[in-house]
Amino acid sequence: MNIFWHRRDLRKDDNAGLYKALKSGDEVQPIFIFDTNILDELPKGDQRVLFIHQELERLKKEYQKEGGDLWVFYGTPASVYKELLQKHKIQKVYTNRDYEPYARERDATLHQFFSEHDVEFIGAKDHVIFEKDEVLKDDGTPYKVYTPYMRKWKECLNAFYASSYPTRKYISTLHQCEAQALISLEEMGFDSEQTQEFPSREFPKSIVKSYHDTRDIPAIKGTSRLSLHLRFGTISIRELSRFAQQHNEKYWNELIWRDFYQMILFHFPDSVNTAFKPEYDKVQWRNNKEEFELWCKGKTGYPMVDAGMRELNKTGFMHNRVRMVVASFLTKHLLIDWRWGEAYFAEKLLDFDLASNVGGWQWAASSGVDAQPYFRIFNPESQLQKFDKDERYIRKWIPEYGTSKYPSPMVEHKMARQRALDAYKFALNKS
DNA sequence: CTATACTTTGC
DNA sequence: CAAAGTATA
Repeated sequence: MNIFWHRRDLRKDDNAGLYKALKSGDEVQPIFIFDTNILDELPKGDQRVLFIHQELERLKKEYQKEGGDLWVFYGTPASVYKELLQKHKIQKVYTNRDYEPYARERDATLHQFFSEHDVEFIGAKDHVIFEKDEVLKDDGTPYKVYTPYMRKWKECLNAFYASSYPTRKYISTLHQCEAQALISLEEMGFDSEQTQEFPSREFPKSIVKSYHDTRDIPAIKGTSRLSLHLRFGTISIRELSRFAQQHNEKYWNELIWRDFYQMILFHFPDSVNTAFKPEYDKVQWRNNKEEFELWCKGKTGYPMVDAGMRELNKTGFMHNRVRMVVASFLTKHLLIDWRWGEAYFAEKLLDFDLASNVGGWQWAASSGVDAQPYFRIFNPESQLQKFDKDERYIRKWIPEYGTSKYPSPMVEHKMARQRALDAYKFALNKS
């Protein structure tokens, strides 16, 4: 028997690794592991665990319809596989590659363990269109600037890379077995109460078609809201890329940013902890805890910032335009280390994806690949004027806006701007 | 080497 | 309209 291991690819259709496993001809048993190494760090009400649980319920039903089942385990991958190998005769373990540092370390350790037990560990590319070294500069090194990467990406694309894997065709290889009960959230110490809404997995055609016009207005539904599904693989990037290519170039380009940041994380895993441009780690962050608290709670006195943070705290989502505004405010106006903001987003965002989160934060802090220049400091007032002129977005999230209960700005823009410029110039040795 | 192009803007 | 600058070809 062979295993297919679902991780961040919680779907059966158009799943590269699953296709590879089923096609090989030997019986395939799909599994998922609730990894305690990850779960132990999460708060008990974490809605992402709830989301995964819901999706596993659905996935189990889909496999059961085919006469099989998804086996779901709870523990460390090492201990789960140790037991699995004792109970069953397993020749191969298939999975889809994950480019995050923790995942790579975990997989490397397992690879070692498997080879000691004569088990083959076989990876597939599923999470992105192009991975690792598939889109490189002519000199063979990875791109660090988006636009030329994007052009090359499009040049490299052909029908094969964009087409779906027909898993249905080989579904008869699925291991037939009795259905097992799914471990409950309570058994794992998590709440089963849903407090946040999960966006639909349907591709919103009309939104994507007008994406270039509406994507920057946080008050309207101008973005696809598919990030959560891309994160957990409940939709296929190949299917979405074809859809995007057909309907909206700007939207398609955003998907290519996603590939870009995944590729950067793969080549530069240290960028999770250190500035991509090392000299930016010399910036003397003020790191004032009280100010950080105000930012977290959405009480900075800058409505665009506060509305964003409150939307995040309440819903686990923030509009991308506003993500840039709050990130710029934290790093530049408050001179608080981008890692603090990155960690807060990691905790709160339903769609949190390490590669994009680190990429976005380093972009805002000007320390990243293809980042905004350090002297570009978003003016939260002009951002409001430009993108929420009628105050629909800020009034939605700040009920006390306009009353005496709403705080006045915690820092004065002009002073904070100059302070940031000085700090960055000093760090970068500019006069 | 040098021309060229450059997500998300500020003032 | 700049460019406090830089990666790319």
